[in-house]
Amino acid sequence: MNPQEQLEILKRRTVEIIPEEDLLVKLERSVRENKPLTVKLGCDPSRPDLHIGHAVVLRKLRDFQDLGHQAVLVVGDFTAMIGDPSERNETRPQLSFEETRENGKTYFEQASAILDPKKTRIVYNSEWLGKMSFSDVIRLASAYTVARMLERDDFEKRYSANEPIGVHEFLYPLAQAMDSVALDADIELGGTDQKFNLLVGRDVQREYEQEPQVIITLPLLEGTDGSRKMSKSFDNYVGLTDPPVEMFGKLMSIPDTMIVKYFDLAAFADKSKLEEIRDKLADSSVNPMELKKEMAREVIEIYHSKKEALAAQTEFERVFSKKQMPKDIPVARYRAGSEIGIIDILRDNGLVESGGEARRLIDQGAVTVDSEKIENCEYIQEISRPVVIKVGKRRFLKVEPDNSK
RNA sequence: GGUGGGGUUCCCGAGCGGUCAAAGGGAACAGACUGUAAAUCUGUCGGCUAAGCCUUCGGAGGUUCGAAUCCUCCCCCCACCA
Repeated sequence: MNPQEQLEILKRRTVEIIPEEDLLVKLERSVRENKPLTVKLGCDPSRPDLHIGHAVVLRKLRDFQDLGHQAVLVVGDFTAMIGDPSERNETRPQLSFEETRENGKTYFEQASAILDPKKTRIVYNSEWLGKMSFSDVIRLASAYTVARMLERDDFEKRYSANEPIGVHEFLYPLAQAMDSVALDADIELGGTDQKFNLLVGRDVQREYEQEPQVIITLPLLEGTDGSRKMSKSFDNYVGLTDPPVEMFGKLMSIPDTMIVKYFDLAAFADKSKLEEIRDKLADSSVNPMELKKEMAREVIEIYHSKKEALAAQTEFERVFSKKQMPKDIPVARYRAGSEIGIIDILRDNGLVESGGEARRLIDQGAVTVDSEKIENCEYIQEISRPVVIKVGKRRFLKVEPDNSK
């Protein structure tokens, strides 16, 4: 494909390409010399759980693969093995060598839902970072100044808010930049929050007399709360490996204002489709719920199948619209004829975290046994026939008598 | 090295001898309503065998009838000065 056409595809769904002219230059040279570009994406092996927010950048990497370029996943095992010496930051646990390989593999498997695994190269940055001597590190560190480091948005914020910044944190962007040097990367991808780190890569490559990489930033997808960026620690994520029914529910819980964005960044709808959705949202006769269901189906189809997407919708409608029982509910067995307090049943089976929570929920009228509301915390359930206990709208448990106990 | 300001419940943040399991906001959960696990409104939001009791306000001691609040030592963070 000619360079200009490639550029058009690559520009889609990006926030910035810096510098765009250089990308065209690189593409032209690639075509002329019949040599694929090296496209780099870093991944954090301490958090191998990918969600649909990660899919945005993976999808862009896939675009490169489809155009014949070389995708490289860089597993940041080096820093993960060192951990964060400050001990305060629990998000960077110290990993063993085996764990980093294991997580790297998991990462790769999950990413394969989007990437072409056969065309993906996977490398570990301890390979070159681990060989650097202290004087190498000093040379690298001298490529940058503190003032420039403080330009990074979060450093700047923390600095002016009198929050601590460890010196080693300044080394992370430099280490990431070193990855680009080691790979002689042509292009590096990342979310908009990575812009600073990606730019450091350009400067450091120049320092090591390489042609600077072009950086491409991609939009961040807000989580299901619609405001904060999707992240496991905010519990607002849709995991790439979540089962279809769970995906459907989570996708339905996004605020209506996020519908178009999810069609774009989660379902990867094309431009004409997005226009259509915008029109429908403006039309008061269209229920946004229906659009959301369509979006949810399309997202699930990417990671599962059309059939499973439809089944997930049916299940969702059964439980939430028609308020019927879900298909699969966990079962707890108790000895036939025994009598168990409701609070014990809820707690024993993990429907609540404490007796106090159970009492509160009962007081709020959130607990039912076979659709009968439980009013009394001292309620005793006689185990004589199967019953279904429900807490709120989403927690179910079937209690059955067990004659063998 | 010196001086000053800080470390509070999941997060942010008030409290500064009893009325404090600790204001307010966020998150979360529940209820109502609805067009949906949207929005909005209301409620709940440390644990217990729930009357009452137990654990919690950086850590360890101490003063006091009584401490998140006062004192001592220690750990950690920030600023300014050097």
